[in-house]
Formats: sequence, structure tokens, C-alpha cells
Amino acid sequence: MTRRTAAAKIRAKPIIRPNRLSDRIVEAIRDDVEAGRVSPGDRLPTEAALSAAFDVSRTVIREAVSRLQTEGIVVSRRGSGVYVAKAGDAPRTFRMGPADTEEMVSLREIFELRIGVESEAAALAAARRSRSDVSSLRKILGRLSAGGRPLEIGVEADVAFHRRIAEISQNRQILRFVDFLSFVLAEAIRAARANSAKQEGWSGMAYGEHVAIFEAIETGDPEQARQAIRQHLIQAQTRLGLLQS
Amino acid sequence: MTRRTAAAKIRAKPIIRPNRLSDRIVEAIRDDVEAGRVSPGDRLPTEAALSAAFDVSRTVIREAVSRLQTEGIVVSRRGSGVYVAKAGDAPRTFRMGPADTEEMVSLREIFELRIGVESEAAALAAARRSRSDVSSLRKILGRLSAGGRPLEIGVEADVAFHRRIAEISQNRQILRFVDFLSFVLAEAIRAARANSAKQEGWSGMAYGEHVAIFEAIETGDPEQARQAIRQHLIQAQTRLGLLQS
DNA sequence: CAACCAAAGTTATATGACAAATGATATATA
DNA sequence: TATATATCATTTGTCATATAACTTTGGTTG
Repeated sequence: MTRRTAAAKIRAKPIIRPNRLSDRIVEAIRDDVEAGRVSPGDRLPTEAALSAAFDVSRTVIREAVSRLQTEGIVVSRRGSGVYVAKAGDAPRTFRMGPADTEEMVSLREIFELRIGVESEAAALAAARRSRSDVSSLRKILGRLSAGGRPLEIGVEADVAFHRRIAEISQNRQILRFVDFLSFVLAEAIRAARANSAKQEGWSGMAYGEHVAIFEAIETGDPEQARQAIRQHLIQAQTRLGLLQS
Repeated sequence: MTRRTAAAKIRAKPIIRPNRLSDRIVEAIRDDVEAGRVSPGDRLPTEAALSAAFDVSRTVIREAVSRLQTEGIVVSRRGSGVYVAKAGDAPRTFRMGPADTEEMVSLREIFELRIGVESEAAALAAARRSRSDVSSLRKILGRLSAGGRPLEIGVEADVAFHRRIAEISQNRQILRFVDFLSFVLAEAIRAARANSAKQEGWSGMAYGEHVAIFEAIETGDPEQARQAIRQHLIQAQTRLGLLQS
């Protein structure tokens, strides 16, 4: 046997997958750019040169360059070369990599960004909610109150609550961005939990905050909804130890 | 001559560049996914099959798949196939394509997202500004007041003003996202201008709004800064015809 | 000096091959 | 029979080579 079939069954999704060679190339070049070792407008070595330098085939280099291009880090011009993207070149994608979530200060920054987006979402939701919106949100609130499982169900209902608010705001871009941020943060927080796992009294306090948000939206008071979700997210930060109370 | 050197000098950056074949493949597959013609978890045709279907080499298919992967739309498993990404698979990038900016309603949605982010940026800036921050911001305000050029200088100073506020907020993620949104919006607005170009009295009213934002930050009043920039951006929307006054 | 031309250099695409991993089927073994 | 084990076809990952399309540079020529 291949001595790994059993292990493969246990974890269908490997924690880290450093398979593809092009991943390493992407990382190396991106680091060079972000560290300022190459400047916007500079030309990178030719694909052939990179191929020799990294000791991989040109195919791998091309895939790496292609991916760096979709990230808006470089642009390639046929017949000329590959250039580091200049400001205003067309970064149509907003990316958050591991470097953005591994430090605590970066996590706080992402949280502040989230506060801005979600407070607007709550305000819009309060202004645009329909009767059925309110009832569906109340249903999720019920799942949150069931103080049974503090984890699993708890966090699942929590993200559902925030997501539903974004849906009620009737703004697809906000919904997409809330989804994006919630994924990035969930991953980062899960990783950070390894260090200090303080989540006592979590659901208790958080529930009251959720009720406040719900009531503001039910009433249809945008400003109050904004304030309520802001308070909730600030409290969430302190609970995670990102903010000293 | 190649009959294009003159034209090439005029526009170094072609408006649209449908060169790379893989672009078409990326678009086609992404459309299929976003339109729901294939569901999360589904397996795509093999690279060989796609190669035959689109009548391109497998190289092109591979580059397209590679790029779709960095966008978080698909995941590939060696020896198995390429699958449509399931929720929670790892979309580390947030993307806005042409489809997100071509409709007016989508533009309004992006503006609302911007209001959320920038109002938070303004509040943080008011809380964290230093003396030198205030003076640098005042300098940009000066450039805005110089009622000379309504365009060119005007919009350049305008984006600089908003960007400086994001810098003062001391939040790199917010700064990056403001940059991202300002680029996307600038491009979209430039395109929309073709239809109705109403920008009379633009700089006049906007200048007063900018002053209000500046004074709130100078005073150090987060809530007032938030309100001021929100009002400014709402007004900007009406000036662009995105909102009926 | 300007316009044109040619050649070298570079990215884009095509083709064919092999390696590595997967999934399913068949086979052996207790 | 049930459970490993082995085998094999399928599929993605990588390599190597060749050609097309395009850019840039330099020289040539009028």
C-alpha cells in the first residue's frame, strides 16, 4: 500500500498545501515587490532567466506570472517583458494574505475596516428592511439565544446574523465584502485561538448586543443600528483580547 | 512602418486589451459559475476536454484555471480534477470586475460601501491625527480651493484628500481598500461620463463639504467627521446623478 | 535628419512527453 | 465474507521544445 491511505481518509483537506511549485515563485516575487526590492515600473528578469534562477520550467514561471497579474502586482507586455505594476495600473482585486492576519495589530486593522462596512450595512438594513426580513433575522437571533453550545452553533449563528444584515441592506457589494471579511477573520481568529483562549461569558454578553442590533433594525432606526453594531464589534474585539478594555 | 507606431504613442495604455486567450477562458468559466450553471463542488471538464471545447492548447486552459484559482473560484486537486470552490474554501481575494461597475445600481452599491469605509476612516483620523497630519491635510485643502481647473487638478486633489484621511487613520487595510475603491470608482465614473456629463457647480459645493470634514478632523471629533464625510459622499452621489435629490 | 528596414529579444501559444497523485477495480489473504 | 493489497486508467503538475506575434533597438538609406 501507499502507507498513506489511512491518513488521507482522516484529513481530506491538508492544513497546508505547498504543492504547486508556482506557489513558491509567486510568494518570492510578491515579497520582492512588497518589500520594495523592485520598484513600480521596473522590468523583471525574462521568463527564461527566472526559469533558470529558480530552477523550474518556464511553464511554472508563466503560471506564477499569470497569477501575479490577476493580483494586480505585475503586468506583462508581449514582446517587451513583465513589469511591476504602477499605481493606477488596474488592481481589480483586493487581497489579504497570511501576512495581513498573522500579527495582532493587523487583525485590529481588519476589525476596524469591518466596523465601517458593517455599521453601514446595519444602517441600510434598518432603512430598507421588510416585514419578512425582520422575522428571518429574529429566527437567527433565537438560535443565538439558545445558550447551549457556546462554540460550533454559536459562531455559526453569529456569522449568519451578520450575513443576514448584509443581505437585508440590499447591497450586493457590501454582502460580498462582509462574506470576504468574515472568512478572513474566522481563519485568523481560529489561528490566534492557539495562543490565548479566553471566551468565557462569551455568549452571554454578546447576546444582549445582538438584541440591541436587532431592535434597532426592527424599529427602523439607521443611526441606532449603526451605533449598536459598532458597540458590538468593539466589544467583540476586547473579548478577543485585541483591545484593552 | 507598422502603421501603428503613431497611434501607440498617443495611447500607451489601450482601453481594452483582449489579447491573452486565457482571458476569454477565464471569463467564460467564471460566468458559468456566477450564473449558477455549475454548482459549488461540481467537477469541471478535464483540461483536455476544455482544451478541445475551446479549441486552444492545454497551456492556455491551465493558465486560465490557475488564475481562477487565485480568485478563489475553483480549486484543483492533482490526480482528481478541477472543482468549483465551495463556501469556505479560501477566497483570499475580493474582486470587482466590469460587470460590477457597468450598471448604475451597482455603482450606487459601491458608493455605499465606500461611505461605510471612509466614514470609519474619518472617525479614526479625527481620533488619531497629529499636528503634522492636520497641516498636511490643510495643504491639500488649499489645492482644492484654488478654483482654477475644475477637472484634472480638481479630481486629483480630491482623491488625494480622501487618501490622506485614510493615511491619517493609521490603518493600512483601510488605506489599501480606499485605494482600491477609488480606482474602481474612478474608472467606472469615467466610463459613465460618456452618457450624462453634469458637473456644473461641482467644485463650489464640494469645497464647503471638504472644509467641514477637515474641521472635524482638526477639532478631533470622530462623530462629526463621520457625519461630514457621509454627507459629502451622499452629495457626491447626487452630483453624479446616482441619487435623485 | 527623418523614415524605413531588419534582426534580436521577449512574451504568447502549441505540442508532446513524463511524473505524481487519485479513484476505482480486481485480487489475494485471513 | 471481509479486509487489505495490488494494479490500472484517469487527471493534474511539470518539463522540454518549437513556433507565432509583438516590441525594441540599431542601422541604413533617401
